[in-house]
Parts: sequence; structure tokens; C-alpha cells
Amino acid sequence: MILTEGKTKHIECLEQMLPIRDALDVISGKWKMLILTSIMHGNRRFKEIETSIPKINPKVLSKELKDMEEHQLIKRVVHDEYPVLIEYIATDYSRTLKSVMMELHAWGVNHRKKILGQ
Amino acid sequence: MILTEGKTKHIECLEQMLPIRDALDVISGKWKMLILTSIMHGNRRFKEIETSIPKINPKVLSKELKDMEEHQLIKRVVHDEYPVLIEYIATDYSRTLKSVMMELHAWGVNHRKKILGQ
DNA sequence: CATACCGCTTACGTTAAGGTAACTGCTTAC
DNA sequence: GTAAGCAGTTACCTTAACGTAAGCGGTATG
Repeated sequence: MILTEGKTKHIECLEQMLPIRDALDVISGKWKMLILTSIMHGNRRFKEIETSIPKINPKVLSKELKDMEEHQLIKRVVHDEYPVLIEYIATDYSRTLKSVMMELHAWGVNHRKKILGQ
Repeated sequence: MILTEGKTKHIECLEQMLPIRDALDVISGKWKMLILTSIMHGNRRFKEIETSIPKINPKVLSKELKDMEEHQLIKRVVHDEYPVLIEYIATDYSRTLKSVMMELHAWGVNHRKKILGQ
């Protein structure tokens, strides 16, 4: 029955698309995955993260860090000491993004090779 | 030697970040991965793709299709027949994105579960 | 006590992404 | 011959992302 088949395909397709959009809502933009990479590499302090990412500026970094905290990808930790120390750390939840990041990285490496090879 | 270690870490971190940015340059935005999903599900014609993606409009679809053709993710095929028929088809190259899309999808499903569960 | 570092914020742009509505040229259907 | 479908385009507008430059309150350093 063609009508049913069409509808099924349509719904299947939507079920594929919507979670992809949900994921992209969280990770897309120029900076978030770079910031997460930086933090996962051991950079914890604002200045450390800032200098580890080429061309980022403090305003953008500040805003992205807030977004990422809302999405529970990082946690802002204030150490109440003499020179007040602030650290950003990756949450366990953010580690669920690791395979996404690895796939992005692998594809990016290949893509760059393809672009340069032309 | 601390200086060397710091520099190595820094470079390692950059080598992780730059390909991720390259990949995101190609796939990010609200629509590209949805369009690719639609095409991979068998939608080939402009109207088919348009109606398969909620809330997209023809202007945006047209622009994204052009971008994606430039990036060699799809091919626009004109069938020179009586009612001129135009089809968009996924390239072999676009299929290299499949694992990225699967990871995004899986993460998105999980993320939605987490958001709703709160 | 000037200078500089840290973790930002503020004010003020610019650019790009995305949206709305209407319309075009072509074809076929009633 | 009017209406409707296809594959878009055009003009116009809003929103959000991103960028620049400067500064601020605190601490520590010479």
C-alpha cells in the first residue's frame, strides 16, 4: 500500500532528523567543541583556555562557557582561596560527546586532505 | 623539561582542534545534515526535500543545496526531458559523513532523554 | 605606589544566518 | 483559459553570532 509506505518513510526520516538537530543545537558554532577540546587537554583556567584557542576573544569565551555550563558540559569551580582561583572542568556528561568529537576529528582530517589534494 | 612539555601539549591540542573546526565548517548550521538525511532517505526532488523537512523554506533550501554541491556532498542532476526533471543525489563522498551522522543521532537521542528526564 | 596579571564585563559595531511574502517561467490538468 | 504544480528567485527584514577595544575590581610584584 503506497500511502502507508510513504507515510512510514516520512516518519522514519523525521526520526532520523530530529535528534541530529538536537545534537547540533548543542555543539554547533565556531567555538564550543574547541573549548571542550581545550579543557579536556588539561586547560582549566580562563586565561589558559583563552590562549590555547587561536583568535578567540574573552567576550566570546565567557559567553560560550556559560552556555556550556547550562548544557552541563562543564562546571565552573571557584576555589575560595587567597588569590581566588577559578577552574572550568569537563563533566562526566561531556565525555559522552567524545565519540562525536572523534568522528568529527577523523572526518575533518580526511576532508582537509581531500581539499588540499585538489 | 617543562617548557617542552607545555609546548607539546599545546600543539597536540591544536592538532585536535583544527580538524574539528574544519568538519564543523561543513556540517554546522540548522539545515545541512537534515537535508542530507532527507536525500539519503530517498527524497530527490526539490519539493520532496522541502516537504520532508519541517519549517524549511525554499530560499534557505536552495542556498543550502548550492553550498552542499560546492562541498561535493550532493550532485544536482538535470534530466533533459519533457517535464524537465531535477534530482539531487548524495555523492559517494557524502557517505563518508555517515558515521558522523550516526554519532550525532545517537547522542541527540540520549540528550533528549536526559533533558526530558529532568 | 606604579605595573601587571586574572577573570571577566561593557559598549559598540559588523557579518552572516535565517525568515516572510510575493512572484517568475515553465508544464500539465481540468 | 484558469488553476495548480514544479523549481526555484527576489526584495526585504530580523535575529543571533561574532568581533574590537577599552575598562574594572581584585591581587601580587618590584
